[in-house]
Amino acid sequence: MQPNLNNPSTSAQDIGLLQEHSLATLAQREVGRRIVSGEICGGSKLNEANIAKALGISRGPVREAFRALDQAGLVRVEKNRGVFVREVSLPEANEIYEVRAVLEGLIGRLAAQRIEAGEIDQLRTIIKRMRAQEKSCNAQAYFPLNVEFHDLLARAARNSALLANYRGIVNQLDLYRRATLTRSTDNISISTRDHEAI
Amino acid sequence: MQPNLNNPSTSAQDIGLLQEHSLATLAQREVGRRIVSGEICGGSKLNEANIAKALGISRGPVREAFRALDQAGLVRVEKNRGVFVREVSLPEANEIYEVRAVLEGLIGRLAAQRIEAGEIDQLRTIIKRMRAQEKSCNAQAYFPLNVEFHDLLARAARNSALLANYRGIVNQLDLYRRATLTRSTDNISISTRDHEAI
DNA sequence: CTTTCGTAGATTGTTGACAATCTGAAATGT
DNA sequence: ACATTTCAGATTGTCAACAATCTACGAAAG
Repeated sequence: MQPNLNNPSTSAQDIGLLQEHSLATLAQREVGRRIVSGEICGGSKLNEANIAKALGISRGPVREAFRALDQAGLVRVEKNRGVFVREVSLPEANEIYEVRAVLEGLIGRLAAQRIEAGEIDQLRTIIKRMRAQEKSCNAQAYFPLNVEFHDLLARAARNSALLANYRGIVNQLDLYRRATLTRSTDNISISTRDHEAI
Repeated sequence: MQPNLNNPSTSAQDIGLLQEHSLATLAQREVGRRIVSGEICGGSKLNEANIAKALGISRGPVREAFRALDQAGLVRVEKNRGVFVREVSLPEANEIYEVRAVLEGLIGRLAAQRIEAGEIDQLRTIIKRMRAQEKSCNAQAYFPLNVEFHDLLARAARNSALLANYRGIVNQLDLYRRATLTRSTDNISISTRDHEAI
């Protein structure tokens, strides 16, 4: 596949990315992003050839990406049938919620001990912006802030295994949220409580 | 690669496995098993061609298996360098222990509510065998029993997301244990305490 | 009209070949 | 003797072709 030599926006930085990451990694990121962001909705069949053509690569790296996404719980691979964006039912979502709860408990406990001053400032900044959106009842803008808040807290726990597991769990939960479109805004008080705890 | 047509033990059931699982899945299981069991020690370089030849398949499925094992945290893939069995340092092991602790806490809580009578019998059987090995100071045989005990408990929690995360964490911890060869036997009391809690 | 069967097209599974990159040792120069 | 360069072999990354399997649609039988 010939790269577009006339488009400067797809040359320099893309070459840098390719030197560092394989096509499989790039495909995994891109497809994973589309799934978590909701661009591709749950249950959709992911066609190898279509995705490969869309990304301008061959099927090999796409298949490798699928294996990683399957292990991450974002898709399910059925032999000789294809790969499908995972659907998270309400019972499954509740199971995942239980796991997230204990992970966030550990995050809160560790972050309270290990968080640094600069990170607390960042949290305060996010809280401030959340309060602003809260007043204008802008749930659309509130949600990413909430995610960023919790991810920052998870990083502050200084435990990479915990962070990796937490992010995986959160991604799977997004899968459920995107399906039901019930972005409940009633967890605002919880976020603020987390903030108090520090 | 020609299959061995004269060996009945490698025909019927293997065909059944292939009809259900792809070569990539089989490769993932086999390599994963060898890593967790300690057959391949931490830091080892995994050569695609060698493994493919050893399993009698081509490099494609092996590469797919590597991607899944990387996502599972059992190997790390370095572009243009190769894949290496992940090494878990003591600080990393402590991080993972922290995560396992809260997961086991949740497992204990849920299992206490949801465990069925038959499973309790199975637990008692394992406990009995553990006590026997404990008396003869046979740590070699005690350890698998301990793993089986906890896995059974994890299944009894009736939470597949929790079970999957727990198993992943345990596999990564085995990576550390195999490296240090410090199979501490002082957690016997802990196991029995878990048993009391039900 | 319904069901079953069969075939053509589409899709996935696997492989071998080729390109790109790395590694390590020999060769060269200081 | 030591550092640098060169280069051949080994290894990984990517691709396109082939084989195996599935899917859907239409024909034939009941």
